[in-house]
This record gives sequence, structure tokens and C-alpha cells, in this order.
Amino acid sequence: MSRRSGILEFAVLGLLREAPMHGYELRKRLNTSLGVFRAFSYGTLYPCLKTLVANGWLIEEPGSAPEEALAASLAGRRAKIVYRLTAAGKEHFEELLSHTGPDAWEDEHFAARFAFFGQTEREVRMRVLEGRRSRLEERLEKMRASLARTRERLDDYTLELQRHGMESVEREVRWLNELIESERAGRDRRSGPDAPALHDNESGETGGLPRHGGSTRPDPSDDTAK
Amino acid sequence: MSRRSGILEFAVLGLLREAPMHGYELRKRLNTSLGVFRAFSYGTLYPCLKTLVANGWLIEEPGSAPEEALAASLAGRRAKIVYRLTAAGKEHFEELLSHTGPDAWEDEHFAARFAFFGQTEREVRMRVLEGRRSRLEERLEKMRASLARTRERLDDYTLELQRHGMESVEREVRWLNELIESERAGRDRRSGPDAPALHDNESGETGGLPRHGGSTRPDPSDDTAK
DNA sequence: AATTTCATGTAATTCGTTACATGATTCC
DNA sequence: GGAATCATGTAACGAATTACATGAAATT
Repeated sequence: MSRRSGILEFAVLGLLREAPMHGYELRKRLNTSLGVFRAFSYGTLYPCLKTLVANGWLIEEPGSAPEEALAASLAGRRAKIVYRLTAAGKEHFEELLSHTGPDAWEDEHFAARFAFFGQTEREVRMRVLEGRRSRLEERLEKMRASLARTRERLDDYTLELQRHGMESVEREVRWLNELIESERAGRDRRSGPDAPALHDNESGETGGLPRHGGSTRPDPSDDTAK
Repeated sequence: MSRRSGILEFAVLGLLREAPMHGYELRKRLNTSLGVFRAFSYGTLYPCLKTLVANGWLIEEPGSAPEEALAASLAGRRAKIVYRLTAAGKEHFEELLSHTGPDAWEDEHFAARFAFFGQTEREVRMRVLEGRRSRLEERLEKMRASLARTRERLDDYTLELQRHGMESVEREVRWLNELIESERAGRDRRSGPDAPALHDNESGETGGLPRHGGSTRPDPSDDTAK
């Protein structure tokens, strides 16, 4: 019951799996570290955390810094609340990770899944990447069909919008192709049904992503932005 | 009051400005012809149409086919409802078109605006394109900053996600640059305060978009899809 | 005759935001 | 000591979806 959000729940569990955190920090990581993928507000996050606690997947802990705990105990002061994943929460997250329902291919859902690929088994990674790709290919076909049907009735701008949209999708398909290829390459020999199941993966083994030219130089002219 | 949806309202008015239509067809055009931009369901569309009628921007007309009107008059039968833009509606849409609030640069809003560029004055087109571009450049800066701050703490997949996201944004900026350039080129000489205001633009004058290689051949292997 | 597609709607529910309210900590 | 940022929450609202309910027209 209380089937909260899906993607937010998933992302929160995933982030907390790496390390305990309080809400404020959680939100920042949600909005920056994890790709471009959507900005949640506190009004969304805090109630969600409550629910996850109620489900037994998280526990609230007083802030870890000793003076905080002291200050909190002295008066009725409010201290930072650090959320930590419980064993049940870990289990639940792992279950979510292996679920490859057809929702997993949708835009934001996919991005969230991808963001936690580091904690995902290779087999599942493949399913998600391939599922996403065929979802996009479906979309492309629909776009092509609709374009073929209506091309002459459309003005230049509408046409240009369609063209650009299609090109974006095509570009993502190419990206997925590269990723899938390098997953396959990383598989090498031996990856039978007894996969290593990298539950507590610390080894630097990620299969080796397609090295793109890192044009993203540090750019010293801005650090924390305005 | 009853500030409905924004983008749906805008798109509906824009589509009906071209020709009267009934709800079902409207929805199809919303989801196909107008770029990739989001699929609205009937549960959203019909109530919205009601509101627009209540505001005096649309009127409901019985289906135009003569047998339908006849059938409807005979019994209490339900006939197709064709929506037509009123004079007030036309005026309202034109007002929305010229509005360039900061919302106009956001993803979906922008797509909707762009889709109706054929009915938009050149000056406004420029403002929207440039606004969108600077919005994206802001976003890029934030992404670069956040990446510079967190690069070493991130695993390969998260990094790859970020990289791909940034590249997508960069690509759109390049697209906008082309568009802006060709808008400027189309302006030629003379485009003072007395612009032609293409209210009932039928002339093929659109300024000439950057001709991209039309790789979108008809593809006879699917017409109306499954 | 049955199925698909066209066509219009409503009610309940989900997901998420904005605005508000409060207070602690850090930096200048 | 004042501003910015950190930190946690709630209530009211908004936008849109899903599932439901209905029925006509076209196609097979």
C-alpha cells in the first residue's frame, strides 16, 4: 500500500544505499549528481521520507555529530535527521533494481535506472538498455509514419520541430548502441547464470564505458555558481 | 481566473485558429503533428475545452455534416461537437503569442511556442529563441559547475549520464544558434516597428529555415501503424 | 454479427508544486 | 549582528492520469 512515486522512492533508496544522509543533502544529490534528472522539492521529498520510514525501509537517526545530539537532548531542540537504509530497505531496493517492468524504459524512469547502474547486475543492465532502445525505436517509427502522413500540411516551423525531435531520438539510439556494445564487450567470456551479483561492489569493475572525448574541462570561471 | 494548464490551452487555441475541429481530432493533432510534445488524455482535454467555452474563447457547434445535424435533431442523440475559435478567443491567443514571460523558455512551453511560430511575429520569435538559448546556457553552466565539484566521487555510469545530458543540451544550443542566425538572415533590410504582423499569413514567407538534409524519406513500410 | 475506431465525457486518484512557517548555523 | 544558506516541515492547490461509463460509425 501507499505506492509512493516510484522514481523518487527508488532514487532515495539508491542514494541512501551508498551512505546515510539527511533530507536536505539528499535533495541536492537528487538534483545535481544524478544526471539532469528532475528537481524534486521539499514538499515532495519529506513526506516521501516519512512514508519510507513507515514502511520500515529507513530509520531516522539523530545527527551524527556529538554536539548536535547533546544540544538536542538538552532542550526540545530540533536536530538534523539522518536517514539510514535498513536491511529491509536494502532488500526492497535490490528487488526494485531487478524489476524490469515496461515502465523502466520511460524517459525519467530510465534515467533513474541508469544512474544506479553501478549497483545493478550486468544482466539487468542489458535488459534495461535494450528495452529502452526498442521503446525509442517504436517511437521513431510512429514519428516517421505521422510525418509521412502529414508532411505537406505542415508549415516549415512545425516540420523543423519534428525533424529536430526525431534527430534527438536517433541520437539517443546511437548512444544506447554504444553502451550495449561496450556492455557486451565487457562481458568477455564466462557470464553464465552464476553471475558475480555485485551486491557490495567495491572493485573497479564496471565493464569499461565507451571513452568519449572529455571536452568537459574544469572551467575555473565558476565554482558554486550564483 | 481558472488559469487552466497554460500549454494545453495555448495549443488548443492555436490549433483551432487554423481550423475548427472536434475534441478527438484535436487530441490527435496535439500528440502527433505538433512535434513530440506531450500526449494529453481525454480526461484533460475535454474539461479544458469546457473551460475555454465558458471563457468565451470557443463555441461549440453541432457537427457540420448535414446528416449528423439531422440525426441529432430527431432524437436527443449526441452528435459530434465541433469547436470554433471566437473573435475573443482569437484575440486572447494573439495576446498569449506575444507574451514572452520567463515561462516561455521552459522545455515543453518552448516546444509549444515553437510549434506556432508560423503565426508568430518575427520579433517575438527572436525573443523566444534567444530566451530559450540563454536558459539552456544557464543550465549548462550549472551542470559544468556541479560536474567539476563532484567528478571524482561519481562512478562511470553516473558520469556517462551527465556527459550525455550535457551533450544533449549543447546540441540544442547549436540548433538554436542556427535558427537564430537564419531568422536574422531572413530579416534582410527593413523590419522597423511597422513589421508586417503576419496575422493572416498565407504567403510563403517564413524567413527560410536552415535546410537540413531531409533523411526522412516516406518509408512505405508503414502508413497508419498498428 | 462482431470488432475496431471514432467520439464524449466523469470520478477518483496520483504526483508533485508553491507558499507558508520555523528555526539553526555559518560567513562576513 | 545581519545575511545567506542549511534544515525541516505542512496545507492548499494544480495539473494531469487512470479507470470507468457510454454510445455511434465504419470495417471485416
